[in-house]
Amino acid sequence: MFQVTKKVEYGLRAMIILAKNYKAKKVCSVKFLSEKEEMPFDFLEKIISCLEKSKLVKGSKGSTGGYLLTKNPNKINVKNIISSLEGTKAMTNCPFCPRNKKCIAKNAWKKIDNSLSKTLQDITLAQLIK
Amino acid sequence: MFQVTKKVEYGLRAMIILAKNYKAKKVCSVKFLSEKEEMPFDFLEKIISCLEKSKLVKGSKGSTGGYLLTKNPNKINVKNIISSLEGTKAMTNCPFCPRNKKCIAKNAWKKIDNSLSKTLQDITLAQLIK
DNA sequence: TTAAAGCAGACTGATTTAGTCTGTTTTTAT
DNA sequence: ATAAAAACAGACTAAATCAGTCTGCTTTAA
Repeated sequence: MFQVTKKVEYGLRAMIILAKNYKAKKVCSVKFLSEKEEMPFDFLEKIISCLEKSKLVKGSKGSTGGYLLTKNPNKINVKNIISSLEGTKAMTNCPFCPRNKKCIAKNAWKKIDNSLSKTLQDITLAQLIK
Repeated sequence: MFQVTKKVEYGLRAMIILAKNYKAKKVCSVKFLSEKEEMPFDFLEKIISCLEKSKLVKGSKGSTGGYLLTKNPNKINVKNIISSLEGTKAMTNCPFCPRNKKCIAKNAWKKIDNSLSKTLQDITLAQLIK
């Protein structure tokens, strides 16, 4: 089946910790996150950077700095996180394939992609932390 | 989002053709399949070989040989096809990770994997060809 | 002013992908 | 009988992606 990348795996772990600290508004540094879940610091920095660019988290600098979710965990779903980290491209390059018009599977992938997207959208961070 | 491999992409294309020829019991050679959908012959041979090992198709040798689905298209779903080609491993290596007990995401991936599996199981070849 | 944090980008070894190539076996048509 | 056409098997490879690492800069609170 689909193997998820380490990027996504670590990213979700970090987001779950941030979700648990959302109510108390406790900022979490990358150091804290990486130690708590034993994830490589340098790599995690880059991952969080992606999540920040898509405005799922917000960082604050300085010695008491760290990251916070930008919104309630029930407003962030797994599709948001994966899209942020892996980009928003479709499952196949079908739409850009020169023989798309003739392709026997052109509608199949549309259906499959839509179903999977819907499924991932229905799973929120809030559900995952309770 | 999830990028599907060429292996799966070609595999599904081939399976859709086979599904359309199922009622008439028309065998399709790899040559026929690869020319019809412009897929690399040698690569497709390997792909079909996987599908045969998981008993989704059955080959017959000789100069009129080729492949047939082993069962009705409404009995074959997209998960069957992807599992056959990509293996049946889970989305993450979580279950085999030494720190699984402590891992904050251990149940999250179980939930996500289950939801996606169910979604892919609900899409059959029969649906895709009508 | 210095330490701790965020932020940015170049670099790299290892693995996976997407095939290709060569060769064998089986079966049908001539 | 034999040639042709198909399945079947496995070794090999260039290119791309993955999973980080490393270096260095900027911002901010103590």
